[in-house]
Amino acid sequence: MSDQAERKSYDPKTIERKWYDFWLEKSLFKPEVNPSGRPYCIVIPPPNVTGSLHMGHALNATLQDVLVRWRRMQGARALWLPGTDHAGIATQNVVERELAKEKTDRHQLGREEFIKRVWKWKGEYGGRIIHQLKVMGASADWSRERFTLDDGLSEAVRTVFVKLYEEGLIYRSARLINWCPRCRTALSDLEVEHEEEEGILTYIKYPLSGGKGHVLVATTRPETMLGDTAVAVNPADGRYNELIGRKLDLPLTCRQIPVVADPAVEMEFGTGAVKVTPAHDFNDEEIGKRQSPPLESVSVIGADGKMTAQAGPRYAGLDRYECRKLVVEDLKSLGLLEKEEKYTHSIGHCYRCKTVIEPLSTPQWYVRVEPLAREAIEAVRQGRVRIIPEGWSNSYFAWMENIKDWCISRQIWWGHRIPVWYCRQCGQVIVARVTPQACPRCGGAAPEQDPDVLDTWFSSALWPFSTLGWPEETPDLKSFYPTGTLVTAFDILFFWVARMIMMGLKFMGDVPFRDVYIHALVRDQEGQKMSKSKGNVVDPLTIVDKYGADAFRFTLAAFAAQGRDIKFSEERVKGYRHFINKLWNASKFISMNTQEEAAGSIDGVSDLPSRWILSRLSQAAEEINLALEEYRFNDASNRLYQFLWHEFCDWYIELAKTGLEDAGQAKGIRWCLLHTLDMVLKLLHPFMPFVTEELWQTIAPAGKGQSIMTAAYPKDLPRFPEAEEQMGPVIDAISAVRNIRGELGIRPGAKVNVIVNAYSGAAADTLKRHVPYIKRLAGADSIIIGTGIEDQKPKKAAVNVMQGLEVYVPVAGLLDIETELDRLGRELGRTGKELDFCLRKLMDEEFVNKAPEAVVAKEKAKCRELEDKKRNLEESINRLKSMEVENG
RNA sequence: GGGCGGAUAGCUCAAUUGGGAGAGCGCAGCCCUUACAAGGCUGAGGUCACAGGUUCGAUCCCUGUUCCGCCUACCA
Repeated sequence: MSDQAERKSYDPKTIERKWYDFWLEKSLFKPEVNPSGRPYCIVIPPPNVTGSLHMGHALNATLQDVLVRWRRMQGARALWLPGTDHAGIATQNVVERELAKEKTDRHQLGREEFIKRVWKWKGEYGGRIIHQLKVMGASADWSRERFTLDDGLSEAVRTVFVKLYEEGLIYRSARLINWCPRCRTALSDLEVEHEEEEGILTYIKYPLSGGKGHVLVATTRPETMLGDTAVAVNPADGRYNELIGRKLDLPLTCRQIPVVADPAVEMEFGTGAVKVTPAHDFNDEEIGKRQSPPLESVSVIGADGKMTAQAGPRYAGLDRYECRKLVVEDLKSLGLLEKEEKYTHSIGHCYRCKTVIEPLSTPQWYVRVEPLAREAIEAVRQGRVRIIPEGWSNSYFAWMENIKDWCISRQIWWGHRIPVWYCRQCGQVIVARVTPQACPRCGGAAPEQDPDVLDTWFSSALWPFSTLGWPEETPDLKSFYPTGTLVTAFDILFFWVARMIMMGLKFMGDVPFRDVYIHALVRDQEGQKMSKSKGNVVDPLTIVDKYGADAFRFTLAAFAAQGRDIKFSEERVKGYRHFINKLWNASKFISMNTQEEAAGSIDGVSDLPSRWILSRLSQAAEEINLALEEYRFNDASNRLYQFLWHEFCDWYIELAKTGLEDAGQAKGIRWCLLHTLDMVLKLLHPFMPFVTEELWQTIAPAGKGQSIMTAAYPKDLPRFPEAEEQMGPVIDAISAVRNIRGELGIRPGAKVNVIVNAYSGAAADTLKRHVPYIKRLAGADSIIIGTGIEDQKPKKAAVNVMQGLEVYVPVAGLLDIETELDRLGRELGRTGKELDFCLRKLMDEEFVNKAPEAVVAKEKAKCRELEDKKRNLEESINRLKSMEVENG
């Protein structure tokens, strides 16, 4: 029928590219394939243009694709909206590094040329991650791809900035901010990573002016002492009471500084006296402000991380760390160094380049987020946005309730330029969406634009509506906002998710998405975070290359249990590739056996196994749909695995081989094989799009549409409870014989005779009607079936007791009595133990009185069963023993 | 310092509202049975981290302890 039949096994490379191109060509990723469906939208968390696909992206993209393919198949007008983020600092860094190689820098190039250069870079390399997402099978609508610096999105940014400014929610202020001396820009609080590091606590003597004695202070940053403007003590601290108001000689300078009181000083820490450097420490800035008059601020470290002129001629121009050494040496030689202690404390680093942050005082733009946060908290409280797993809402609330103003200006060139201009003549500040040609106040020409750009996250915060066309009232915006699900990792919950909720509520009047699904972080096999520096990074594309995108995707989905990190293991991918191979071969078998038999319907199905598998399929489909509904990706994939392999392949296909020999049933069975495969492929498709398309195209009944992508996702399939019930004894009988064979080591080729004593007439009837199946699957020659036929138990027989039946296998000649006695003995031991436990429970009056009736009844039934089983086993053992004696 | 999560088979992990724990891989035995050795059949393997408490009954609920992650915080 197809070339598939000739291919021995599944080879992803030959099919993946082909089908992706096919989907693109047919425009199947567009929501318009279901024009009348209910809208469902996912906006991608835009990866950095500089980025290349890592495990986190792979997981993130897989889950989004599973959702969007599933919804699309359900008939939704599903849109997965892709795009990238201009990643201001990161991208600028990349291009600056290139320039450095060319022995030049951005300042020599000039702003305009530099920006051109970055665009050029973006054009050449920026699309890499998009390409990689395609390799993963992402069914995003690329015709709608967006970039945060697109015209439309820039328009959104300006609109938002101006509106917030006009409402007083954006303001400019000069105060301490986190400064990265390497990136030469301000950072928001979130962009600072704190890490515990071992440092040194240096104790320095500050002599009292014009008198004897000194105050001892401790610091981890001795170089900042050059900018000290006070020493603070707790007003309640008896040791220092008298000193408050006195002056100290600040060593290494010719300045005098006062001793001041501030309640924030911990008496227990260090010496209880703290040096105060308002220009370089957030706490100290606060202390300085609380004094009246406020303390002076002396900046001794510059934007480049080097000491300024104010540090004094000896230190000016030195790097802050060189200066630290020199200051310590100088203090030592002056005898003002008391001691140095090892000290572990947490230090802030730039999240982009890991350089130690320096708090510096510079004018920056801020968003006053508290009013925005209030509504965003409400939205989650009321469930208008659901965070899944729910546990993360606690973190969300904690952060939002203590939120601080957001520093949004960055001193770099690559990004959205702040829409603020300053008149060179009158100093008027102009905040506008459109570049002003003249000063509206004095008419002065060409006001100068603020040199800074906005934090990249400022534009990302608008992503769910700016990508849909806002501020234009586009049809997309109308249909797809609010979007359905946001899929992301927790590490950008604050950076991005919270801010989108705030901005969405503010500018769209509604939440940006209904559900936020927070997935795990992908770690290495030892549970370590993957990082380049640790060298434990697993490249997703290498995995795709080795095992195929389908196996990789399925692995990620199967790993994606809620609330737990993923320890990635290549072994698992291998396992799931075997799974796909199983599917491949099952399909091959079915196509070989069904030929042109596409026609037919469920009405032609009369045999029990077919009705059974259809019912099982129905149940699996329901569970899979429910799991996806609740974002339990691992449950959905495990269920698929279980059904396809252990129910469909292990049982149904094996049973069908016998069924097909019966001409009266063959047609129905062929239909059922094809139909079930068709359904399984559809159920699997969101997880493994490529191989399912390949198989569906070659095997599924013709004329059912152009692609599995747009086929209906299985749902509400018929159930046959009686078929499931009747299959029980058949499966049990086969298993019972197999168990005996396996345990006694009867060779697979050797046929056995089987006697089945069923406990009910119905079971016996069913079994009688399925003798050929049992013969084949159990490797039996002859079968005797009946009820109450214990007396037919042969002398030399192996016995197996199941729930509704018992099985005897005469093994004269085959049987080693010792082996069988051993097996029965072990079985008896297990049964006895279980029975004891059960009986003890039932003898406990309190249990019988207090436990629910159903539980007690269940326990009683179990007891009876176990008693039967035990008696049976004992009989068998006794008989074998007597035989042993006879023989012996 | 505060908060969150985890500890279950040799390994990686499940268990939807408390009634004696499952899967995959690995392991052992037997098989090239004509879709599949990337396979089939069978089997072994667990004091559900530790100690208390609630309950007729606890892997599950409560308290405490230990060990590991992570988030967060202005102790110089």
